[in-house]
Amino acid sequence: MSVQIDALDRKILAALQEDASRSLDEIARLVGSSKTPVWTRIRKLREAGVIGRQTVLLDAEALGLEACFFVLIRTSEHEAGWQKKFLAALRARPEVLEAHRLAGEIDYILKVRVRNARAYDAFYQALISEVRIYNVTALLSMEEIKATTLLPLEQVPSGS
Amino acid sequence: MSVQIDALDRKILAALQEDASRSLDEIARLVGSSKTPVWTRIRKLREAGVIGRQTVLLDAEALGLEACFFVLIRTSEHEAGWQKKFLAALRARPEVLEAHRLAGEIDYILKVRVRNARAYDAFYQALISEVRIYNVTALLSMEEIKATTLLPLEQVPSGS
DNA sequence: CTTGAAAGCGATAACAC
DNA sequence: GTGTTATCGCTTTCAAG
Repeated sequence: MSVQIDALDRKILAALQEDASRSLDEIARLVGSSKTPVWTRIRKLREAGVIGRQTVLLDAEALGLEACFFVLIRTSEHEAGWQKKFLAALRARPEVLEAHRLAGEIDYILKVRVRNARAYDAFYQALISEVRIYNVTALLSMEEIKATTLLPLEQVPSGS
Repeated sequence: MSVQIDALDRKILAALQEDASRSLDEIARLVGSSKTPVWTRIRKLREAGVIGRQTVLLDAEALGLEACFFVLIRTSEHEAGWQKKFLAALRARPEVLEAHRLAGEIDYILKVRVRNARAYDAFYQALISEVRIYNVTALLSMEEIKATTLLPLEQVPSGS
């Protein structure tokens, strides 16, 4: 089960995910509280794992990682050994930014960031040489309309 | 292309995206330099937009946002007016974490985070009542195998 | 590039409400 | 539990060697 999150926690989380460089004082002011209680709550949320990694979002395009693919994968193999190997391969490859196991006829979806189409092909060839895959469809992104890490906290149920 | 990124910049970016709460001193030590040059470079990278938002990653499951859908969208409409309205609708909805316009027969892909299947349906109904959509396939994630915001900086070209 | 220094902040404790 | 105040040492930021 989750953790008890009340309205104040939610405000703190919202302030933090919007800008994690804010000082304790600023967050306290924003949420209408003061330093100590805010600090205690942040510590608890961190310990509970609700607050995870603190990071900086980089501009992939500016860094020359100009191609983004969504990869739909079907497999005929469903034994534990194959799956374990497949997951390990995905986790080991840094160009795989997301990987999900799906319900339905498509088994997996990946999001892959690379320099260009050639780099994607190199990734693809390497992957299929490591594990057997039945069917792959690559969807090339033409335009990133939206990309956010901000969770919709308004929709989070309040802990009793 | 945008900015000159050298090996030192890349190390700094790697250190920062891995843990943005690190102090300047620590980063300087990690990358084998000292405070001021590191600080100057970070400032420039920020101004150039290479370094963007500083944030904290929250655990969606722990917050009760337990369902994640990838939504494949086909449309028959391609005029500017329709597209503008569609993009505005996506940007306005906080449960849409990602949206891409694609090449190929599928026109758009969305990543949507909600509490449960019912909340997804509410989102879906609201969306199709706002803009006309030809065909929608929702892929439900059963397991998040990997989800990272860390870009593969090893693969970033130097200079240029 | 390095030193250094002023201002600010994080992390906690003591105490009152 | 929350708010106030005060503390110490570290950090950011920037000027000048």
